[in-house]
Amino acid sequence: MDNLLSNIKIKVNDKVFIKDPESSELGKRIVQGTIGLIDEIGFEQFTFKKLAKEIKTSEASIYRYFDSKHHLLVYITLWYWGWMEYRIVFKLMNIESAEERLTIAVKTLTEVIEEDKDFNHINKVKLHRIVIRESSKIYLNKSVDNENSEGFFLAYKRLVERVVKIILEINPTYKYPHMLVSTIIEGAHHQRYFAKHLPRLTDIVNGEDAVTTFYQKMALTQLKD
Amino acid sequence: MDNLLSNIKIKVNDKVFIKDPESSELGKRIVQGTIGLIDEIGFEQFTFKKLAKEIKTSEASIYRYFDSKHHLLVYITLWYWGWMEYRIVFKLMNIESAEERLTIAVKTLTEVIEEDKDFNHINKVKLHRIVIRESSKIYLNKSVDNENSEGFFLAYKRLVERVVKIILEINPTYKYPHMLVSTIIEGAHHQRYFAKHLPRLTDIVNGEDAVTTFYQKMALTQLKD
DNA sequence: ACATATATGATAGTAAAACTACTATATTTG
DNA sequence: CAAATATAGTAGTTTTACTATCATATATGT
Repeated sequence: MDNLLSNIKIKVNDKVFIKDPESSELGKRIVQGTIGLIDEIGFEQFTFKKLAKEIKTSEASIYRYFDSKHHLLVYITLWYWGWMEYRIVFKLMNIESAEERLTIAVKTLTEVIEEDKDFNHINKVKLHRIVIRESSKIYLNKSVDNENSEGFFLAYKRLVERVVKIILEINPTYKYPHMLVSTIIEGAHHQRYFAKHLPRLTDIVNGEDAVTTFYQKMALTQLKD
Repeated sequence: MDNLLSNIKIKVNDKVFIKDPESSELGKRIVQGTIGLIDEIGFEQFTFKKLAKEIKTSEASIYRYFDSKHHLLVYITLWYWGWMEYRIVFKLMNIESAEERLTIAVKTLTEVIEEDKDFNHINKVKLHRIVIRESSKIYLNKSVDNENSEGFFLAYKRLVERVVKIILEINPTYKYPHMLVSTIIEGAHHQRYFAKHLPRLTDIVNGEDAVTTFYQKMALTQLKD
C-alpha cells in the first residue's frame, strides 16, 4: 500500500463530532493525542483535561470538536473500521478465487497491525491496541439504540457485509454468515487481549500466529455446513 | 435443578469485596438492588448514590461492602461464572459420551437463561442481561493485570478449563481448545446483544435458537482439525 | 485596508460522581 | 450491665464532565 493512500481521507459519520477533527491542525492533534493517551492510561482514566494538557490546548477547545470522551472513542473506532474496509478492498483487488478472498479478508481482520506511513497523524499500532481494549464499549451501553439510529455503526455493518458476501459466494445457502464474521472480528480482538493479559483463556502456539490461523480455519470450515 | 441448590453458596474471591455481601441482610439487598439497577440504567449511569436510594440505605454503607462500582460489577460477574460452572457440573453428571457432554456444556454456556427459584435474591434473567452487556468491562481496562494477580479471574479460567477438558477428551491433539471455548462464551454474549440492538451483525433464524445451534456446531467441527 | 466571521485560548463556574471522615445507634459479649 | 464491636447515617472533599463568558488571534471578502 505504501503511499498510495496519502491523499485519501477515511470518512467518519459526521454526527459523531461537532467539528471535523480532520479539518484543522488542532483537530488532528486531538485525534493523535487521544490515541496516545488512551493507549497509555486507558479509556476510564482518560479525561479531556489530561488530553488538553498533553496537547497543550484547553479543555474548552476540545469540547468544540467532541461532545464527550465517549464520542471521541466512537470517532476513532469508526475511523478504524473505515480504514479496515479500505485495506480489505485493496487487498482483494484482482483476486478471483472466493476462498482465497475469504482467507485474505480474515487475515486482514485478525492479524497484528504493523506501523506504516499512511495517515500520518494516526499511529495504527496504538489504534489497534485501543480498538482491542476499548472499542466494544462504544456499543455495550444504554445509548446504543439511539446511536444506532443515528447511523453510528454503519461502518461496522458495511465491513461485516463485505465479508458476508464472500462467504455467500462460496456457499449461498449458509445460514449464519453475519454471525460467523462478527464472531471472527470480535473474537480476534479478545484473543489478542487474552494472549497479553489472561493467557490461560487462549492458546499461544510457537512459530505461528495462532489467532489468524484459528479464525481462518474457522471461516473455511464453518461455511461448509 | 429445582430446589436442590437452596443451601449451596456460590463462592466469590474474597478480595473483590470488603465485607461479604452474603453475610448480611443489607449485603443481599446491595447485590439484588445492583442487579436490578444496572439492568435498568446500565453500568455507566449506575452510581452508589442511586443504589442507596433504591435499596433505602446510605452511600457509606455500600462502601463498607465494596470499594467501587467496578468491584461490585466484578462481584456479580464472578458470581455468574461460579454459578455457570455449577450448572455445567450438574448437567454433565452421569453423561458418558464426551460429544454429548460438549454439546450440553455449549448449550448451557450459550442458551437463554430462564428464571428459577434458586439463590432467591438473585434474578438470573437480569443477571444474564448484565453479564452480556457489562461483564467484559471487568477485564477490558488498565487494572486487569493487578486484578488478575489477585486471582479475580480464576472462576472464569476454571469454567473455560472444564470445557477444554471435554474437548481434549474428544481430540487430545487439538491445538486451540482455550481459544475455541472463550470464543464461544464471549461470542454467544455478543450475538445475543447484536440480535437485540444491532441485528445486521448477526443472523436471526425462525424456529431455532441460532446462537446455540451455531456455537454447538462450531465446537463439534472445529475440534476435528 | 478594514470589517467581519471564525478559531482558539484562558478563566471561572456548576452539578454530579467518587470517595472519606466522623458521629450515632444497635447488638454482642465479658 | 458496662464495654466493645458492628452497623448505619450525615456531612464533608476532590475529581470529572460539562457550560458559559470573554479575550485574542487568524482568515476571508469586498
